[in-house]
Amino acid sequence: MKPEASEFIQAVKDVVSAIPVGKVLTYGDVAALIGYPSHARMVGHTLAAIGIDTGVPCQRVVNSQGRTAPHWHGQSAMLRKEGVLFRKNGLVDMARCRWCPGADYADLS
DNA sequence: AGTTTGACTGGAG
DNA sequence: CCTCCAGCCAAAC
Repeated sequence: MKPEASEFIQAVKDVVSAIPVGKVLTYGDVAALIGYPSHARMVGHTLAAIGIDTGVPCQRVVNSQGRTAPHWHGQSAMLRKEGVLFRKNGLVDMARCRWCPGADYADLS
């Protein structure tokens, strides 16, 4: 097992697990946050390898269009249940639900 | 080691 | 909203 691979997986899990309920992130965002801005595809592949069974809310990760994963059943239903807003076309409302790390405590005022 | 595929992205048609 | 294309990079074949 490559140590670097597990580090990448761990980083993905760490970031995704930190996403609050009702918020989402794009594959590109996750990739950039962990230091690999051009590895968006690997993030998706890694999430598939991790699986939702590991306790990681991978359903909160969608593509840049706000589109849910093409090979997933009930992801959009899950997100909606968690409070994520959806547009009429079935896409996630990125303008409202895109999570910005560090900016979530802006309501502290 | 070369080719194909994909839970990506962004733009063009 | 749809498909197609070019760029991107890792995994699978």
